[in-house]
Amino acid sequence: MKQAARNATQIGAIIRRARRKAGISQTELGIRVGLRQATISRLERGEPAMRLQTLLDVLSALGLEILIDRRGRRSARDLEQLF
Amino acid sequence: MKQAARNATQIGAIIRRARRKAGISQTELGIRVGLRQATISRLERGEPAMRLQTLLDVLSALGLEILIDRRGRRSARDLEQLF
DNA sequence: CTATTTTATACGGATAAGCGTATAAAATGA
DNA sequence: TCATTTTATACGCTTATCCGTATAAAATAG
Repeated sequence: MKQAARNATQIGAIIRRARRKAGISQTELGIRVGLRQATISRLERGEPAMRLQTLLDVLSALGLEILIDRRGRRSARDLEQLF
Repeated sequence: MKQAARNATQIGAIIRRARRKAGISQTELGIRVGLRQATISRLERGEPAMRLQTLLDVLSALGLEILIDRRGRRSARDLEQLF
């Protein structure tokens, strides 16, 4: 399911969900990516003061990728997912 | 059309296309977002050493947003777009 | 309730992102 | 071709991201 994110808070929430789904702790994810647990925490809490590379590394470790699309487009299928 | 990006280079290329489509220069985009032309240049060239906030600001100014999805998923509709 | 794990936060230090300013290089146009 | 616009790059400076280390707070498990 594609999840939209216009700010760091939303990005952080998506990452947290994905990590929990993977059943690993911030510390474990940090080890895999080469970042401190504190940095993972900051990312998930939605700090916009974050390096793009850090975000990309974490997404990669979680098997996620970024899609860029025009704002506010929501496909019929995505709408279904809301219910 | 949703465009996938797993690294800063791909993100930069997407932004460049969107900006050109909007018919504005790096300088003009920079003014709208509150960033220098040099910073826009670095972003479009794919510097991963970039603040997440910078990326989000630029995407917003171009009317774009981020979607996060599992890697390598390509919907039937997206596949059609390739041809 | 208590022990353990997980997450949030702190401090000082190193590196670097973005700034203003400036210019070189490249692309566009007349 | 020549002028103009656009894009890439440079230097010094300020700020802040991430580091290691450490601990407090919160959540989970037993």
